[in-house]
Amino acid sequence: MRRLSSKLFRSEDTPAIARSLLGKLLVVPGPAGERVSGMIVETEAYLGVTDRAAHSYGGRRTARNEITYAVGGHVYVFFVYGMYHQLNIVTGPPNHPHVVLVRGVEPVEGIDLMRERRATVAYKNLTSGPGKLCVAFGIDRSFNGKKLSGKRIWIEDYRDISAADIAIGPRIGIDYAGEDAGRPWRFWIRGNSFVSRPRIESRPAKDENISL
DNA sequence: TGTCCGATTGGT
DNA sequence: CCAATCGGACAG
Repeated sequence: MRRLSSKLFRSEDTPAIARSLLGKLLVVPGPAGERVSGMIVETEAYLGVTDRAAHSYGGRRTARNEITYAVGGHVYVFFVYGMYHQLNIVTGPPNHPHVVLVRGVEPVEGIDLMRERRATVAYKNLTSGPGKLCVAFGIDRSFNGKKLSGKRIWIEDYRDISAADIAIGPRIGIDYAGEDAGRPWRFWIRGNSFVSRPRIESRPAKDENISL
């Protein structure tokens, strides 16, 4: 298994990075050093200071989102709703606070441990959402600021996903973002059951300026 | 220090 | 549809 080149995360084209992460393998070793992994099936791009849905909108820079201003390849983990963590990958050059949110993963290795961590939920619910997958992988705020080139968390090549199998649509849970709420910056593998909300139909990317 | 609210989830 | 649950952002 080969880790992704850290170069990939330094691109300024965050939607393209979000799309390219589909089919890649997220690896977070368990307590005994064993492999715990899953194939990324759903991502969202957050485009920094101009994106009303982003934590860095308008140049906001706080203790919480400080790491998003670092060079691409770092991990940004934040806590919401009093109980859930969210896993993000920082992208772009320094002072370019774009990120990719990992919203869905298909379990590959360490499934027994994921089951323990997620208690009694059905297999299909193990990792089909940004909060769920953080529980299954044991991701909390101690991961904030870690590098994907380190030992606690990384991403490997795994499967190639053809363009025909990729769906694109507006992001989830950001209705407060005004015009930016409708931007097609959510990407998922069509038909995969670990996508958090498969019901939302995809639409052509042609109406928006994203490279695919 | 006080208030408001969230890039969600699971149960009604 | 709605409660859970608490840290972060920001106003005062």
